[in-house]
Amino acid sequence: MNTDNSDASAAVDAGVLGLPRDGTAPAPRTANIFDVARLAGVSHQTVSRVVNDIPNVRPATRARVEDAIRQLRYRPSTAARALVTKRSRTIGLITTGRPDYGPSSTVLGFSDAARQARYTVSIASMVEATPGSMRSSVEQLLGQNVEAIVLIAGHRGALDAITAIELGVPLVAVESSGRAGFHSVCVDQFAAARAATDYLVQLGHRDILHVAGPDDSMDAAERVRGWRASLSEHGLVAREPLVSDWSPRSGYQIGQKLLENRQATAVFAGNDQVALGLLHAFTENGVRVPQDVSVLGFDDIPEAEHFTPPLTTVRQDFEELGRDVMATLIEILRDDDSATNHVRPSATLVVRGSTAPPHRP
Amino acid sequence: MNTDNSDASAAVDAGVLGLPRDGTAPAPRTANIFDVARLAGVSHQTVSRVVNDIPNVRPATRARVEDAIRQLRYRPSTAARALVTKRSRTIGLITTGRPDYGPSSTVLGFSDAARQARYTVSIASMVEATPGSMRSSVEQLLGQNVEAIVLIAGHRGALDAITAIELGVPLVAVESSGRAGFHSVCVDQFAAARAATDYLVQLGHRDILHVAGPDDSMDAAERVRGWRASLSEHGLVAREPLVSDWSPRSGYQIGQKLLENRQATAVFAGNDQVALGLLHAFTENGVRVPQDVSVLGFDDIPEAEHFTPPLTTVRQDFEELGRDVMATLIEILRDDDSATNHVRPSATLVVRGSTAPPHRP
DNA sequence: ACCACATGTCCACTCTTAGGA
DNA sequence: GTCCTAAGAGTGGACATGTGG
Repeated sequence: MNTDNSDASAAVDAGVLGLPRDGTAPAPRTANIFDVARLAGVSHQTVSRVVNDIPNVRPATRARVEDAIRQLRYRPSTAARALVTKRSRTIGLITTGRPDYGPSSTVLGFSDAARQARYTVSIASMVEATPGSMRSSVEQLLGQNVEAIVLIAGHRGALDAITAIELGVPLVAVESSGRAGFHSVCVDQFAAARAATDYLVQLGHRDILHVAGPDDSMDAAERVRGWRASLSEHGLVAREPLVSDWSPRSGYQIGQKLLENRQATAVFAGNDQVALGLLHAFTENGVRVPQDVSVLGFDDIPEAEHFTPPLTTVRQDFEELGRDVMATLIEILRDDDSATNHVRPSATLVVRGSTAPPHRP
Repeated sequence: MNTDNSDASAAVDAGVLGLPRDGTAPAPRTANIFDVARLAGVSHQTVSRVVNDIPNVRPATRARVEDAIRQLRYRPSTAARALVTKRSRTIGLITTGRPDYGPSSTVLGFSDAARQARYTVSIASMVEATPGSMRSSVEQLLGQNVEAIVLIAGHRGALDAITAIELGVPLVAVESSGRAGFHSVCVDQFAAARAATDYLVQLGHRDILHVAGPDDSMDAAERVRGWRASLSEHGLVAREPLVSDWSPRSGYQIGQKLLENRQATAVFAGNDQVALGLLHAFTENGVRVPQDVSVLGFDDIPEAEHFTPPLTTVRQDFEELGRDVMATLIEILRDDDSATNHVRPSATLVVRGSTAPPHRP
């Protein structure tokens, strides 16, 4: 043990470091790099080397330093480090809207991946994405010296608001509009919607309605495109899609309207919640699913499997999407490429009991 | 305008501040407090006063400084400020488990309130709360000098893991165990479960089953207590509760088991997802809800209103809970009281179609 | 003594330079 | 060349302590 040694130099350095020489107890502060250096009997530079895994430190010295670190419970100050290196190892995450299953899962996947990459995630959530709230959130994040900003936002308003702001750091948006000027990651909504519609056509349906998401949703627009593409490929006509707000309630209301004028044999709902509302309206009024009408959803929320009847839907792997955002970000931070669009093909159709061949009267 | 004045002093000070005197363009760095001071023709101290809203600054001077701030797009460095003040204005948020509606909404309410209070939120999410992952998350947050840690975790394991760690900062847990030693905020699960059960008894039910959440869930335990309390108050016997994992799937499986041995006239499910699984199992097998059996849920997720039949359930205001966490935190950070338990009474029964008086055969 | 400012020290770290063993 | 010490500049602020009116 070299405790004597360290203690001796500690006594010598006390004055040098500005600690009181008299008998008053020093204020209980957390250890800094100099304290560790003193205890280990090395210079603060060597401690820095050990902490930052820089070579040219003898194993024995390294061990002594690590020991001192443990004894003093030393933890490098991220503030000081960020101040001098200009890198915070922090990423700003902005979410808008209410916490639906999809975005929440994406956040989970992302923040987990960020933690594994030793990045810190700073969140700024808002229900309404006004230009004002977006700007204040961005300001707050930039004030933290975030190295990048991730936006998880389904609607165009949020994207417009943030692209109007000069960020100075890379932006990665989880969105499917295909707009240029920033990095984006998404699941291929178009292909998934087309495949889902193809499936209904294959079952024999010829009149397939679509209940879309809100007008400002980019995913909704892509799903409409996919639905139209499938229909026109098969020579079928697309009736004007009905517009929901993604909620079960609006699905229910639209379902009630559909009952007045029944022609379609299948309804492709923009998401599972809307599908649930449709099921409610239909079963409540004696319209049997799938015998009288097929219903198809989108997302595969955990509840979908237990709807009455269990819902045929399109599954997206949201957590993987979140992890993919982090992977993209690591690449970007390594060498800032020009904007890239990562379109992931990871949606799959899950067939359950809400779809069947149309009943021929 | 005093632009000339400022420009003049800027030219003079350039060398003093270490900027290159020759023709080379200075590296494009973000403005600091000295740049602002130079442009405004004041000392950095005055800028600091303006930024921090400290009095003793003439309105004219203040205006000049604010102008310079705008021109240079100056934003105080949180890192530097944190370094000297030892306060980061950052709160660490730990979530465990998958993103259910409840916790996600609580996070939303919390982070929104934090933003309004000008606090930054740093998240660390994990699916599995092992002692190891909890420790690494805590370490990461403490490394950021968070001023407090908020834990949103339903199960005891997460609470055990974090209480085993010496944090050095206040901990606020969203949990209902009533354990001491830290601050906690929760909705009164016991009272809500008792009231829900009371309602079933009032409808005339005498044999009321309970499908509980997992054993390590503290909310689940409280709900079981409330259910038992109501039954014993009314002189009814409580059969051993069945245990779910909160998922629709386990609700479905338990529902199938219940079909084998039908005695109860009502089932109080631990949450809405489990209730959905029960509904699925029952309707699939021709057991009508609520004619043959009543089903009651907990949480009031947005989907519950559109289940078949619409679910009677207990609504919790999760967002308000999150805001309450932040309010508690502000108090704690002002003057660190001893541990407090805030039990909020904000759950309400929402009666829909899944409950009815028992059918007398 | 008060106002309106300026000056200088310190925070905890990284990185650089110079040099010794 | 390797492993380290010693000393100091620089990072962007806050705070205590000036100073002149």
